[in-house]
Amino acid sequence: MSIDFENPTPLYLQIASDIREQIETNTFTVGEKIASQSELCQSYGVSLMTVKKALSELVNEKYLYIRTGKGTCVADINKQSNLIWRRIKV
Amino acid sequence: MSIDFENPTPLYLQIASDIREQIETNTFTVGEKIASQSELCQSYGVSLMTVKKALSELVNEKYLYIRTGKGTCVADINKQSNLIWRRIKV
Amino acid sequence: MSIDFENPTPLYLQIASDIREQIETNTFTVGEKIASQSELCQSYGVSLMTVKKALSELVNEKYLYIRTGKGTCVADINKQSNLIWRRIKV
Amino acid sequence: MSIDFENPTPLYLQIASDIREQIETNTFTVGEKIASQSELCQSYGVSLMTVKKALSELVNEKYLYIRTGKGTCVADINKQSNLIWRRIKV
DNA sequence: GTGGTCTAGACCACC
DNA sequence: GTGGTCTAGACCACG
Repeated sequence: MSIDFENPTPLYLQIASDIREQIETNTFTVGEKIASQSELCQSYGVSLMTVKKALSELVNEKYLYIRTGKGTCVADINKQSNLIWRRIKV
Repeated sequence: MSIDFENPTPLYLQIASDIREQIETNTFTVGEKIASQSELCQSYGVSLMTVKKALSELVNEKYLYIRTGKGTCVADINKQSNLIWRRIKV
Repeated sequence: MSIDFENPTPLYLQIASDIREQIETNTFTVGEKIASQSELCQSYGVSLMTVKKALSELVNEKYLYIRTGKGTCVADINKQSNLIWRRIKV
Repeated sequence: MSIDFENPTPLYLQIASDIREQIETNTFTVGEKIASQSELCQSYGVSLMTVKKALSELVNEKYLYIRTGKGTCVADINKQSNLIWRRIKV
């Protein structure tokens, strides 16, 4: 749960990695709602747009899904064609 | 080359559609450099972030490719696996 | 800057009247930005929806115009120009 | 607020000296935001790279600190706290 | 001078 | 109260 402001890697990618790692190490259960975007702003100390860009990455990678007005939840990676997605994308 | 500010469709999607249409109707040639992001801001009357979001859509759809520091160019749609991309994405 | 919760008149109309009166008595100058919607919620002690309905009234009456992402401004009642950029939806 | 193009001293050092002097003579208050990089380009009549090198000097000397997306501010020389959020790269 | 990242807000749509 | 769109800037990295 930490990012390095002196690291030249964009903050949004650091945040995405941080959350991705938490998901992969099963810190969350599938379907669990993670912190809201404004809470993430505060805990990481960045602006809302930066958080949104980070979450957008993880939604593209199928780690998360967002339901407008309700929150952001952890997806079931095993049930997704995540590998195909990444092969095409990368 | 026009968007409707009263249309509830997000501006960035209207702009993406507008540029996509210009590409599909062969207004541009493959590899041609389109207007810079700041020029697009002015011609559409929106902010930079909105233009970036619109271009990002078209890059994902393989209509455009961006070379940092150089500009944004029209991709060759026929040489891409564009249909596969869209089937998975949609 | 006051509304009466015991008055049977809907709160949103009371708020609209209150703001309209401030405009007509020239408390604001033309083009001046008024308080944000969330600030109005707090100062009137009502919900966001109520504030939006009140502002919607004044936009329809051409007392105010809203620019997405920028704020809500006082219109020039005498010059009914086309300053409404986006239809408000309550 | 003046540099001498005929002086053999590099322009970026002249500009750094000029700004440093303004800070030391308390033309600015601690925490005050100075002119943006593009404004400095115009007022000194030099390129962006030159301004960045000048600011980089002053950041290293702890006269200034830069906050990405916000601006460049005057540091408190007496309190060498850890306010540099991102390493500057020229 | 391009595109890339980031800020600190605003208003909008939905639950 | 959530997430979604948008603004008007800032500085950063690259060519």
